[in-house]
Amino acid sequence: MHDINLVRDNPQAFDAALKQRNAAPAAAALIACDDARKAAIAKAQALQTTRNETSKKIGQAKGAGDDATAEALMAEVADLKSALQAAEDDERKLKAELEAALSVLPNIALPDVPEGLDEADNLEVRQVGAVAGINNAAQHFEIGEALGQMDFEAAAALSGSRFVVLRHDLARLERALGNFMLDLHTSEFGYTEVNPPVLVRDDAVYGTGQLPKFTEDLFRTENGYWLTPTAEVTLTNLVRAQITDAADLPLRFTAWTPCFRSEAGAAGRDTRGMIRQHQFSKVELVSIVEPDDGEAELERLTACAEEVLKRLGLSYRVMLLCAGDMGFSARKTYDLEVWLPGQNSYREISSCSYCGDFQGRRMNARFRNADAKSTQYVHTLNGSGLAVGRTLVALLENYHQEDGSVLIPEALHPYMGGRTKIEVVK
RNA sequence: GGAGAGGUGGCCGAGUGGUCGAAGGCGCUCCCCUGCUAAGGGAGUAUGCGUUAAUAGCGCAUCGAGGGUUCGAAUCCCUUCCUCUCCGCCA
Repeated sequence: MHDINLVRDNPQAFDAALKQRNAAPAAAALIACDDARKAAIAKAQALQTTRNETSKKIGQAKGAGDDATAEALMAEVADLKSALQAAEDDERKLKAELEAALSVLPNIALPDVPEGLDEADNLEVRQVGAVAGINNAAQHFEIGEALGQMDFEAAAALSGSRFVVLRHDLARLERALGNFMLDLHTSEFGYTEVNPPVLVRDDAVYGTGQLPKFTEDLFRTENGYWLTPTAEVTLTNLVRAQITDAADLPLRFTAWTPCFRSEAGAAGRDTRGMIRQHQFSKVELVSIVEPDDGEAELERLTACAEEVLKRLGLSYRVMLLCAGDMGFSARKTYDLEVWLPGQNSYREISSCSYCGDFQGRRMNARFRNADAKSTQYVHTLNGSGLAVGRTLVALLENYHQEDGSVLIPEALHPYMGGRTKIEVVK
């Protein structure tokens, strides 16, 4: 959510920033709506002043037992009522209109974010690890099915397409990955482990920006809960509608949760395998910081996610997303793309974003500085650390052996009961 | 799921239609007194919005949230969220 005052301060710059995000100009309409709103406020307040003064006098007259004066005053304000009602309705309506208009506008990019339309314009920041050219490399689902531990048919029978059943060591590998990532982030990077709900109300999903614009991407229960598409929703909303003490910042949360996405716009894409599922698990990182610390925190958070890849010995590159390719709430985003030999390409495995006060304003999440009297909106960041399902995919494709087995990277050995490889199950 | 109670300022806690943004206490800040790691006295101590050069002044709103009744609501009505108690059910 944008601050309407910033729009008023510099409408041209605002529209230019929107254009970068592939959004139409909106400043003029927003300002017109805000002008009307302010006029309605002024009108309503003037009427309220009159009403309050008169009511006070009525109270005094009644207290003094002067009923005649009280009656006269009451007659005086009688017709004020409908005018006030109308002015208040007007104000409410215009406020709702303004909020509705603001709530569907994407966040604007930081100055160092490259311009561009889509992923073709993203900028490679760095590449880590060697990219092995493997001839006829197998895809993860071929490997998993050959291992006898990845079952898409069973999942389809239970739930339909875009689900998977893992068994044996692959099931355990998923659990190992979640535990390994949580342990890393909590013990080495200072994140607080959280176990949040995966069913939430409108407010929470609105706070992080998935609502009201992206309902079609979400699953909803019959009684109105939303299934969280990412723990970003719950972890970020932990500070909603609160004033946090500046001394408590930064707050850093991590959680390993299932994530649910309808993938409405992805028909036909990644239909095979575990790359794109309706349900997948992910370890999420969220930071709540003061404004001045936001950009540095993005580097830190990204580094935390990268460390997972490094410890697993996976090759990857870091992409700085162009303005047109970023998510709705982001001001700047790094995508981590892991090398997948089976696909002979890099695939996104983490997305780390700095959102500025965009979510803070939507959530009404503020902090108070010890020396400053007023409050400010907190700045928020989130990133995957990492998407567990896709990490499992990467391990299969990168550690696949000629005999069909899959080596387990050393960092995971303790989590796999000392096992060093996954072999075919008969 | 059934029955009941309740949500007031940083905290505790008064207040059931009229000078209530809200008594009192605690905490905190500043000042005075005291000269010793105490006590006492005084003042102050919410947030948002509008107006504005202004975090000056003035105004409006806010007693969980949103509506409503009324000239006037923390106080009455409706809706909703949350907390607690008892019963039922249950991992």
